[in-house]
Amino acid sequence: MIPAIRGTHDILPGEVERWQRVEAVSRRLFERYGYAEVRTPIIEREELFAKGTGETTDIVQKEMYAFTDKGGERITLRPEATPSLVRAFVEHSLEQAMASPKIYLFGPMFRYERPQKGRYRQFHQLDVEVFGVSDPAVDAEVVDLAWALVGELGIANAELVVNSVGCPACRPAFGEALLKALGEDVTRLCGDCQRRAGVNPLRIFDCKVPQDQPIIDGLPHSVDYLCDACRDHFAAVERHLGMYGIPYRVSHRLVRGLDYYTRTTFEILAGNIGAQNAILGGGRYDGLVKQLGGPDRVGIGFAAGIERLVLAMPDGARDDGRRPLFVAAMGEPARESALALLRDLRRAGLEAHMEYEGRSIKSQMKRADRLKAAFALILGDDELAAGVVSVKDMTKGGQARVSRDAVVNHCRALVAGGQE
RNA sequence: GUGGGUAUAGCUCAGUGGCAGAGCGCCGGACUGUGGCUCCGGAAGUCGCGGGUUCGAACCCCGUUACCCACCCCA
Repeated sequence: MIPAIRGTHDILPGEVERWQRVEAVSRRLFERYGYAEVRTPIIEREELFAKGTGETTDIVQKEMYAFTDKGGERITLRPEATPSLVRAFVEHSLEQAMASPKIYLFGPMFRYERPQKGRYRQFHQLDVEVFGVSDPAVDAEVVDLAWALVGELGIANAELVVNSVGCPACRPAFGEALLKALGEDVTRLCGDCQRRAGVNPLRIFDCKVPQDQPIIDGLPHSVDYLCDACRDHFAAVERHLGMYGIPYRVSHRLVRGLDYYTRTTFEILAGNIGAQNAILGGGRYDGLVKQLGGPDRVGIGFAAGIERLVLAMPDGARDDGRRPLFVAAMGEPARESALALLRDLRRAGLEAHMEYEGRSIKSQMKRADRLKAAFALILGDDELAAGVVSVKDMTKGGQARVSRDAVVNHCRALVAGGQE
């Protein structure tokens, strides 16, 4: 056997229905909020993420599936969606081509990480982005959309966390304030935190080591170091969220791992899905479009992990509700006739199955039962001679003979009746 | 990259040195043209892989791989 690649998974019948539900619910919702779908390639230039996601991030430093192709280009499988969507926005001048540049994407992402619950090497995200609107009302609208998505999927125990990480004007001062407040205490933090202090001090807030918490609790908060413009913006976002009645918590410890975030950041956490409990995360990235060579346009969006949404969704009924028809045949002449009937049923828009190998009528009926067939259409020598089909109601047990010419319409009526 | 756990039939698992097992599922029969319930029978295994100890290893030892969980990171 040749097994699947580590950290990748087949999504099989029984589970795929949950994925289809996520897709259907989110597409419907995104379109209600005015978004249009965009599909971008899975491979991109490595440079796009080095510049976009950020050279200092773990994603770029050690998690990308990057390689040199036969033409000598540095290529990578995309580790996240936002830089690709920014690239598409710039490359196709979407701000002029679209009446309103609000786009969404659904697809696989790749990161070379150690797999665990809710974390895979090929995983799937749905991602939305809005370009060119700096008004805080849009921040709140995007958060509202995220919250609505989680709600429509029936995910209970979800928690919305919001923060502001400032902008290039005020964030450096906050970083310095952090390091100054830490002072000598840096040496008493865990090894990871000491490393973070050098690379990205804000990430110290992510630490879960119990011994570090007293020190971290004493550190300054980013919201207290915002410039006037960022402070006003965040206050307006909070006002809108309050107006929408969305329950949220402001956490100064919400610092996201991607370099491009500015001002508003948010996450939705789910309970009971393991340690990887962030099912959705996003924020504003006002400098990214320009950073990637486009016009100076702001942006905001979020990404949700489909695997994690599916984990967090309540267990639906396992029954998919399909009640097909089953054609059973006895003898070679009847089999020929049954094949034609099978095709006619399908042409008429009905789901129909048949046992292709010449098994006993008993095992054919067994198969019909397993398929949860609503009706079995039985064809034997008797039926053939009389020009009829025996139609057995698998639920009630009754059986009636219907003429071959009328049986397709008869079945269509039966199935339509059963769906009421 | 680090740590812990696990690996036996399609699935879930029992078996701790002496014949490879159960439940569910699958196939067939009881019922020769009728499913579900019941009963009977059957098929199905590289006991993850490699080495070692032993008269004898699914079981003990060493190594290795994969999976799961956690750290890290993040959706």
